[in-house]
Amino acid sequence: MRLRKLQPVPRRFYDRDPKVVAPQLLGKILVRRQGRKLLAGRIVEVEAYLGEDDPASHAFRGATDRNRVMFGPPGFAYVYFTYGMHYCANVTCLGEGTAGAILIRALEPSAGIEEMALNRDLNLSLETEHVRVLRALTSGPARLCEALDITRTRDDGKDLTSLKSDLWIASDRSHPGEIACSPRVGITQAADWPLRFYVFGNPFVSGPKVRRSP
DNA sequence: GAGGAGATCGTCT
DNA sequence: GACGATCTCCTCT
Repeated sequence: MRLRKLQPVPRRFYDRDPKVVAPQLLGKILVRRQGRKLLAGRIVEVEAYLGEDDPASHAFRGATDRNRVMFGPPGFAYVYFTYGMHYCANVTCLGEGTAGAILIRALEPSAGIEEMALNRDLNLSLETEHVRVLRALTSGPARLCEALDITRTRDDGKDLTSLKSDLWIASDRSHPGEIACSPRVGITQAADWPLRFYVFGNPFVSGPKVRRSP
């Protein structure tokens, strides 16, 4: 995969309401530079979190040490640790002082697949298991973080709009496909808000495939 | 294929 | 002290 094809999405793209940005993020490429290798995947599933107006958002009760990045400028990584063992990655939206973020829930791997499998401690070489393992690489917010070796200590607050970062989101001209939306996964507050967006029919999407128009 | 339980610890009350 | 924007493994159908 060539670097010149992986130009970052500009910061102004993220300086809008997360529920507007979220569906437009589908089809873009999340890129990790790992040593001399590029690990990349097409974003096929996201969830919008609306900040202080959203009971399900980490920002609902105001700024803390953990969620500080959400209140900063748009286009930065908000990475948090959850369930005692997993990391999840968001990109911040809206300007300084206004919280908003989009959780990246699933990728379709496109480059550095062997490195991702190593990071996940999965074996892609067994032919009978290949499809199952490939689908398990990045279909889930914690899985994709493990595959791209995204952690809070290394990546929280990282600029996702710069090639100087070793983690960024690149634009892609190809059409993502048909977009569907549904309630968000795994939350108890505002559990019926339709803020999960995904590429309909894509096999790398995690969780329930409920059909609903965006 | 679906559903349930356990793992495990940072964060906030 | 309770809970969580999850994942994996196991059991049951």
